[in-house]
Amino acid sequence: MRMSLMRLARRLRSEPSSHGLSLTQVATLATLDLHGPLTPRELAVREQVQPPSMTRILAGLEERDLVTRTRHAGDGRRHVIALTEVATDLLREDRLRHDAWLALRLAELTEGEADVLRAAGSLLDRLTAHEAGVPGAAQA
Amino acid sequence: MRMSLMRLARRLRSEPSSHGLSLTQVATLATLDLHGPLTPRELAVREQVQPPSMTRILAGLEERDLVTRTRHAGDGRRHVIALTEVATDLLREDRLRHDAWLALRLAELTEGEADVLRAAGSLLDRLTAHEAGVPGAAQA
DNA sequence: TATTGTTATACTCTATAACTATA
DNA sequence: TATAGTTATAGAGTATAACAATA
Repeated sequence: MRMSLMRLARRLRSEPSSHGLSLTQVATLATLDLHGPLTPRELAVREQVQPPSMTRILAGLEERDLVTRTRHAGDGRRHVIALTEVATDLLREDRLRHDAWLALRLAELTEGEADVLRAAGSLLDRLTAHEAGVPGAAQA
Repeated sequence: MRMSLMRLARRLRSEPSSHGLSLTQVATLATLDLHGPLTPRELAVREQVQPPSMTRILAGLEERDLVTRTRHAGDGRRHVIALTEVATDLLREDRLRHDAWLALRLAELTEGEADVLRAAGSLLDRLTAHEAGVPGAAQA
């Protein structure tokens, strides 16, 4: 099934995203939405990218005023990344739009099959989170 | 769940592949294994990439003697791509190796959860195949 | 000396546009 | 004129290595 996954991943990546953000950028926003403010390193671990990649991802988000960056209180090396109101609005809108796309696809499935996919979502997260050493990762 | 998919896709892409082939290359080999000889265009449609991308994918496979290229009998414009014996050996070996990796992960799941994933595999294929207009695509 | 984060650089994969050849 | 395939080129996303600042 990994071939299926790659094909689906390509499809999702090329899905028209009205806001012009990459999927990893949206995923990063979603993670912040779920867990609250985090440091770049924590985000890199959770999104399973290297720190320099997260730097670039955050630069793009900051440029669009989707995240704010503040100094960590007790440790001057760390930055704390938080969502702006614009970002939470975008996430809500994005979810609605995507739900519409998914709904179209899921309409072709039976009830039971849809349940299978929903269940698979959380399982996939448990599998990937396991190796990254993130205990409480949840599904988006 | 699309965030989970992207993370898993990144993970799979970066999985150590002893043979040095990209996942799309392996997927192309698997498709040839499943459907028999096909033309570059047919492969591009099934793998959901553009023809020039398939050209490059095939170039890499040809270089490693994993596929052969012959002229189509009735139409001189077309090429017919077929697997070599080396490729079928590699596929078998790859499957074993990957099964081992998957087995480790699946060991963390219950029986029912594993069934969910297996079922999801074929569903994902039906979803992606639908949009690409490939009627009889199967899971790998 | 170790850690957080960034900058500089390069690589992989894929795409679009333009070209060649066969039909 | 239309189609199969290729070549040329560009862009997105990520990685590694080297560096700056703070602990």
